Amino acid sequence: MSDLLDRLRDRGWRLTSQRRVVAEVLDGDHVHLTADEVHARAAERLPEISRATVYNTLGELVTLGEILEVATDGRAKRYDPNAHRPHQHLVCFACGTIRDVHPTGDPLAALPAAERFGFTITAAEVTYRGLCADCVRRSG
Amino acid sequence: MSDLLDRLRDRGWRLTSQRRVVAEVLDGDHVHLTADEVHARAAERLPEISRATVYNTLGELVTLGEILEVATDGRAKRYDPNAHRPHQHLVCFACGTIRDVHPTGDPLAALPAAERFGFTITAAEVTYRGLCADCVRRSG
DNA sequence: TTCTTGACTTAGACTGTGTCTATCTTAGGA
DNA sequence: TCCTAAGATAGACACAGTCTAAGTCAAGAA
Repeated sequence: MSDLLDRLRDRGWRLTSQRRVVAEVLDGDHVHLTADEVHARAAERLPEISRATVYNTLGELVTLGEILEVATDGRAKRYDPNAHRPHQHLVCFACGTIRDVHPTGDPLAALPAAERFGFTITAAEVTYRGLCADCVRRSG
Repeated sequence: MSDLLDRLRDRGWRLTSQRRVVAEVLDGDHVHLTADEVHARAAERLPEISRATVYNTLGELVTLGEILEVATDGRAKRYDPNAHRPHQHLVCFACGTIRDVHPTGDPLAALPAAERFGFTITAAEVTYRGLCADCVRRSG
């Protein structure tokens, strides 16, 4: 993840210990943490870090395109460090687990011009929903 | 919309004036109101209706499959009375306008078995995002 | 028609998530 | 090393939604 820190420094990001631990917490490609989870993990290394700083830093990383904001339910947003490879999400109804998935084709192509109502469309997000194997087993 | 009220009565729904006005507010196929907007419109006809009742009633209608809950951003959920015709949503980045759209094909078919990770998948929601014609004009 | 009862409604407290403000601290250039 | 604007902090605030305890009423029974 030092390449993330390098990229940020190259863009003139002032590197503080708080920003460093937030970036480190988001290291790895298969986590989808809430802001509070990021805060809790960051606080293990830097106990005095504040919630506001975590929110600010996450917001900046989203603006810079280094992480994605994912709102799969009405609850807390989740932050996805896998921003450089296009993907969609698969969410378990029961336990809320999120997996990155890679459908074939471009979902945008499925929307005919007549269904675009003059919009300039730039993104198509797909959320697949179901029960994960563990929750199927558990529920019978 | 009296067919909605009929369907609800058939399912043993106790019909109160509060539930009636909430159902009436949701009449029509192209509204996507927040709970607070539903409450405001319901209160025009029944000023003493409480927020809790609106939330309860919306939740019941969702459970019964009569309306859909739509969470297109991290903000308030919206309620979509167009639950009986499958469709997806097109959302304007700038003004938040939501339109129902009908893409071709089944988005579920685009997800290969190898990308399903043992999930029993039952739904695929697609959110198209872009700028509506009005906001394109305004911004540039 | 009136009575009865449990389902429904209410006000308002409470929770979780996120934002804002005023003040203090500090990274990094001079 | 010093300066200063960018960043961090605590805590108040805002919004969306849930919960609780007490009061009300729709609809079946008599």
